[in-house]
Amino acid sequence: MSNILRKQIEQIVPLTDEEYELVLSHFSSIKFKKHQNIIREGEYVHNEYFLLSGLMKASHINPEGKEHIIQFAMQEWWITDPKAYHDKTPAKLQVDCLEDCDTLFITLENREKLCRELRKMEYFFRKKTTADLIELQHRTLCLISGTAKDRYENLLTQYPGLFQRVPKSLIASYLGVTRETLSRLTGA
Amino acid sequence: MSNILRKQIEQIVPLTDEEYELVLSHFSSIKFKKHQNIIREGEYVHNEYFLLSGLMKASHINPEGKEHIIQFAMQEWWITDPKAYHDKTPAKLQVDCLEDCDTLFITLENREKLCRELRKMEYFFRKKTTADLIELQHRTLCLISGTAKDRYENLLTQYPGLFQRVPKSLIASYLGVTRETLSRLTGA
DNA sequence: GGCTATAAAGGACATATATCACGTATTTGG
DNA sequence: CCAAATACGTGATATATGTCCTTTATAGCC
Repeated sequence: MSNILRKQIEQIVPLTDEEYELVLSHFSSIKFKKHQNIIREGEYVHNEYFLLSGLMKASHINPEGKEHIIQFAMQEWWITDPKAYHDKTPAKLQVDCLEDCDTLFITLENREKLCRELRKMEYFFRKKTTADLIELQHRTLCLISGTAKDRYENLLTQYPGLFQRVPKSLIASYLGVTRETLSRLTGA
Repeated sequence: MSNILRKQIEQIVPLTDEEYELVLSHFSSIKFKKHQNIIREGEYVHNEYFLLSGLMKASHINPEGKEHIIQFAMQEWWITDPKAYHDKTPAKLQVDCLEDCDTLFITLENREKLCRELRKMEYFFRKKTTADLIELQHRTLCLISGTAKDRYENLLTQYPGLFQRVPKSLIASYLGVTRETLSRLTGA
């Protein structure tokens, strides 16, 4: 059952069964294994993924080889390299599975086609992107204004489940601090 | 002439004269003076502003009274407290003029009405928001991965004009460092 | 079941950045 | 044009965080 997607869309706009069928016909489904790489730096990005289950991360590896996590995605979340996907440029991010994942994915072409064919979906994507922007702006504010501890507590309240599922080193990478610093924050 | 707005829209979608008239009819215009406050923390936010000229900042004042700048806006840019505007919640940010400003503004109601009446504008706002999200994600990456100097140089290349127009203390606030630290970065 | 890779904690030290203080230039507003 | 406010740089510290290293625990794999 991929009703998770329908549920998310209907939080923004109601759909008839026929409309939802049309939506679904623009997606394909694919499963991935833990540790599997989905998007590789330098390659073109054809799909955006909607997670039915599992956990992924999107990250950037800097020239010194250090990984910085831009985003986690769990059930109901979307993930891709947005710049590469929307602008058709080579990926600067990579996306990997932290657990076995069950996903739906949509190409940019199908996404645009769906928006043209079903206005409700253009509305949905507009609203969803706006909500994403607002949330990312909040994270930006935490990054420029808060101490590492603030950011940790912010993440803790926003995604409490995450801490049981991913190693602390990845949490640290998301917060923009080292593993050791995070370890001292949580202990003290 | 407020053709700046038309030019921005037409970078994404072409408009007929009649369509542009319809767009403009949903906006009003207003001028502000330097130092004038546009959005105050705690109050409701009715408008999003499009700058025809001038310079504004959107910032957050934390409990200790320190200001952190989320966004600058110059000609062709849009500015508001997005969360407060879209969710109709009290503002957590404030917006102020750093120079005399000439603006067009649109209420949320008119924005939604315009999207319903003119599909091209729903398309425009969807694309614009996506582009904003991509850019903010890039800034986020700089914040978690880069040193203060990296962020400074990034801002310098992205908005070279800014440095002649705003005091260094505000640049520092945008970068998430103190005035003194920025001063040492640029000197050394 | 045992081996290996990964995860986590913490000590010792290095570095980046913040804080506080001061002097001087520059801008602003009447 | 003058007085006051603001902007800018810089020194002396304090603090937060990074880096490197060792130890122990845990999880995954053949």
